Amino acid sequence: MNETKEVRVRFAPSPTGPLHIGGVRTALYNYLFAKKNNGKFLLRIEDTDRTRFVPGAQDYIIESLHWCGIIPDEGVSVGGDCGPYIQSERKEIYKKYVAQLLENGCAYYAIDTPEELDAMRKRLQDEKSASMQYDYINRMSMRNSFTIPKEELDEWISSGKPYVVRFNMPANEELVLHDMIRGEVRVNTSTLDDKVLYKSDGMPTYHLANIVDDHLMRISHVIRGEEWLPSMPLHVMLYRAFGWEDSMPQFAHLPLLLKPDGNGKLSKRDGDRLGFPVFPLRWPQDMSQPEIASGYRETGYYPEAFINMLALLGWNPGTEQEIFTKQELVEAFSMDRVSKSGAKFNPEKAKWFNHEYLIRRTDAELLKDATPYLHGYENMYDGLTMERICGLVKERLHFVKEIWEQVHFFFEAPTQYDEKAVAKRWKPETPAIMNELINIIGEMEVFNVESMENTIPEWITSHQYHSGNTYNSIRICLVGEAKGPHLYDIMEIIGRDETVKRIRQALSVIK
RNA sequence: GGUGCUUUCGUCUAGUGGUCCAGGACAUCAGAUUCUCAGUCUGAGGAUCGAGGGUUCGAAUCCCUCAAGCACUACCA
Repeated sequence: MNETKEVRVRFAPSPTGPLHIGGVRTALYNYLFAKKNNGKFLLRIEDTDRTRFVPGAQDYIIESLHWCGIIPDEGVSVGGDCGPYIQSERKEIYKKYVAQLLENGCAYYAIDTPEELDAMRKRLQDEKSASMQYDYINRMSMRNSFTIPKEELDEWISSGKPYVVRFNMPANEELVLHDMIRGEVRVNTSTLDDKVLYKSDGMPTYHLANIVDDHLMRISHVIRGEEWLPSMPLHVMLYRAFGWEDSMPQFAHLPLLLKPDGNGKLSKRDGDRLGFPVFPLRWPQDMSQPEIASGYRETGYYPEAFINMLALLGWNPGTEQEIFTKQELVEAFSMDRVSKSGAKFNPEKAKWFNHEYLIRRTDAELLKDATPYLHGYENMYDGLTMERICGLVKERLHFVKEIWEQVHFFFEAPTQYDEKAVAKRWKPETPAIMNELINIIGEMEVFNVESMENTIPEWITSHQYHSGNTYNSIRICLVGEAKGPHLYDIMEIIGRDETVKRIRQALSVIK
């Protein structure tokens, strides 16, 4: 293949529903490969199956890629000089190419009904035939160009009766194919069948449309999921049939994403079953609809963390680096470091990635991210203090949306006190000690972390109070339970008056 | 059933004939951080490199056989 050819790759999903993370990863690898090689990334919609068309799916796909930062250079919603990029709008184009194959004998007409096809398969199964498909042997007992006189067939077709066009797969040719990830793949064409290229509804099948479009759109590399590996021989034969073998793209078949438990490829159902999203965005998108499947965006993932996690599922840089910006991924990416075997998706590690991205946010950025989750308290303190609160708790978070449970006590006094903590720490002498503390707080000239460090430990040791019980009792008064950041930080932020108020409140409630 | 692909710690993986009685990350467990929880740091356990045979002075790495898993096997993509 021509090495100097411009790199042009495409992501070509079907709008049959939401894109799942396997699809996003395929798009990502295409994107990374394109950018790494100064090439173009195209988005094409393969909607040749009208019966499976799902309204909204196309917009969902576009929005998902956009959220991930996987932006097409060309294609649907972007434009370009190889359009249209929606296959149903290219119907007329395919007609012309089918005619070419019919003419040169690489394809033929078939008029078997679905019932006849079922009967054939059943018959072959009953006979325990080695071949169970519509191939060079079995086509001779079916209704097609090989078995029906030309005039009769022409008559059938010109009278508007249904027909399909099948590929004329030759017998016994040894094919040696090359895959960028798997190396050589050898297949004998006798094991292949005569795939339908053109359906009775006047639409091409995936195979035909795919080859024609990839050729017309000057695609240099076909990077897709491993489920397509079995049809690579057909596709290569199709390039040959058209006489396009010289400009044929290189193929790379990506390993599958497997479900976290058990075996098999990750499916749309696994998310609900195992409690993690399998979709980038929730589906359906329409917020008035009940949520059917959750999305990474709505769960609180940063898109950068999401694609970082996805990139490492089936590819590795060969170094020990795990956290990559998108630009770093582009620079590090190479197809020969993509693994061959399927990868089980690990939801725990996905969360870890988000945590890593979260702690890298500055306090100011985090405050911005967290504002929707602060229940209207985002301006309760000055900006710097608000940022400080975020900084104090950020390492405890996997997702920004979890922030309220870590910070609520900065904004609202506790209304109840954790029974276990009280039972463990609140002793008969505690009320007296707390009253003493109120006095000490009142006498402090300034009320901040430093002044507390200078007075409170000394007060505790000089009276020989039990430090664990004392500190935790204060914490119970302020927070309501034995949790949270350092006590002095909490006290300084909520302030002297609020601190005293909360201790008094606790004294009146805890018996 | 047929065809193809794959096979290193629970999981993702490094490893392309000696430096590997196999390294890292997530998860797990333990210790430290003496106000808590979380986090962080340190450490530990965890892989007979799918099995068997061969080549070689030497194999996770090369060859053969087998097994298992997965994918495909539609007028779906």
